[in-house]
Amino acid sequence: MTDAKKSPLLSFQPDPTAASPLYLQLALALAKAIQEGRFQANEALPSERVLAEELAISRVTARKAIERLVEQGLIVSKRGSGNYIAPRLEQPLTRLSSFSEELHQRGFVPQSRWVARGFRVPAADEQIALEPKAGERVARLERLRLADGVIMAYEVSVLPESVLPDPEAVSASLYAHLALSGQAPVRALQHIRAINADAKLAALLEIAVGTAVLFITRVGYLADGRAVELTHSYCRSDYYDFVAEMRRDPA
Amino acid sequence: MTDAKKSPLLSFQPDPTAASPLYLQLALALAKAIQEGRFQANEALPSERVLAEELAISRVTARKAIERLVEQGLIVSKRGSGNYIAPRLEQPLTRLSSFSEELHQRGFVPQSRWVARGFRVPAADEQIALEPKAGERVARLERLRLADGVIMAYEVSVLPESVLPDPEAVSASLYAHLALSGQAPVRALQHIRAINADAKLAALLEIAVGTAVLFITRVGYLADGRAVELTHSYCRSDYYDFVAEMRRDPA
DNA sequence: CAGTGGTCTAGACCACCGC
DNA sequence: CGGTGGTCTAGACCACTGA
Repeated sequence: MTDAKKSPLLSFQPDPTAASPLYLQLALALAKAIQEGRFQANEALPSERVLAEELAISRVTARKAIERLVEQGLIVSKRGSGNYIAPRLEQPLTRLSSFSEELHQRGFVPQSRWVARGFRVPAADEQIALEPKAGERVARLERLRLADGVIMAYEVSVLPESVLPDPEAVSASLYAHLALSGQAPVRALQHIRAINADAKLAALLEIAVGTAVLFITRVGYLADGRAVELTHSYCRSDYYDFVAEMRRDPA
Repeated sequence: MTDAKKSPLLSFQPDPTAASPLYLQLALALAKAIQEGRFQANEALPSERVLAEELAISRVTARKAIERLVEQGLIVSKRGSGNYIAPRLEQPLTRLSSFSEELHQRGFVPQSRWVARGFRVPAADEQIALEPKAGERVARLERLRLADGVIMAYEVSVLPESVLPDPEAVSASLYAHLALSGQAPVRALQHIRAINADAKLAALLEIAVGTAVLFITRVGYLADGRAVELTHSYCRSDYYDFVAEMRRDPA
């Protein structure tokens, strides 16, 4: 052999037979290595050409993996210089994730307390958002959301009957349930406002009447653009803290 | 000539000498055509191979333009079938944009009323967020934000002196001013909470004490990961409505 | 000036869709 | 079965960075 394999950092072996594309395999392997702290912050990655040669893949493919991580903010590209591990910043919780997933990731124990669920005729705003078929009913889920036993939010979710034919089957996570039938939203638009809790809401959240509460309206969309979910959340702001990451459109 | 140029929809001519890359030129041209409604919703675009041949560019380049628009939600790709114009949904105002830009896009006239500006020694949270050089002061901007003459928010922005050496030079838009020196944030993390207005805030915003107000803390980052801006916004929620778009991480 | 990332090309194979 | 998007390759040129 000409020289020892000196791949110092990546135990990654491309597997062309695997189900997932090469660039995803590589992106995942790199992300894992970064998350595990196997690179120093601000350290330069092996150059794209080196990476490609060591892994016996084309540079285009290596680049595509890196591009992905740049988008995710794990890597910063510096033209003419190199690709660098991005300095750590707060975990971007931006990605669309459900209440349960989110809290779980932060180490809390999520819990739901059902207030009501069933079907009903869609209200005006639900008609507009969800565009159900004529005469179709909507499933309605009302829940209190707890973290480590503390009430954090009151949520009302509304979905077309065709999307959620059996509301009683939903356990902890609505998104997990929807994923079973391949109907979990991949994108959501959220409108966020602040409101004063009225008597009913205050009682549900166990706070004083008039307390400022985050009021979030979310419409969830499938990849093909259909709206599948309209959710109103009322969040106790003393515990809950909505985090959004935004990027500037380079155009 | 073999057959008439039947490029039916795109008046786009690739210009290899232009400053911007081909795929961006194409993405922009396509986006414009879509925005102008020159394609029907759910209509299929010309196939990638056709597009490439008609425009005399490689398929990879055409793909890259389309990929961009898919990310932006303008196009939906269906494997084995075609690329389709995405059904319209609300304009994603998600992209990082300044207060002035945002309102301007929505047709309002933005306006600022200065409350105070100058330098001072950074407070503890400002130290943590901005990591200024030892002993460096920070510029502090306090403004009331108006839209069509109505007070919408009270904002306090803090930036390292090295980033904003002359606070008095900022006119309407802080981001526009920062862009002049190439220091406008490309990414920001925002924490959003709801609070009850205290006496001072109520007076500034001209609302009743105790009214629920959106309290947004934003840290703006440059491409290289340095934090350049810490802004606290207090927004009247009866007028202001924060919109966030989220995507599910496919991984 | 050597090395880097950014762009672009021509050509290939695959899995999938719809006729 | 032909056409489509999804992936991958090898090779090329450019503008930029940094010593």
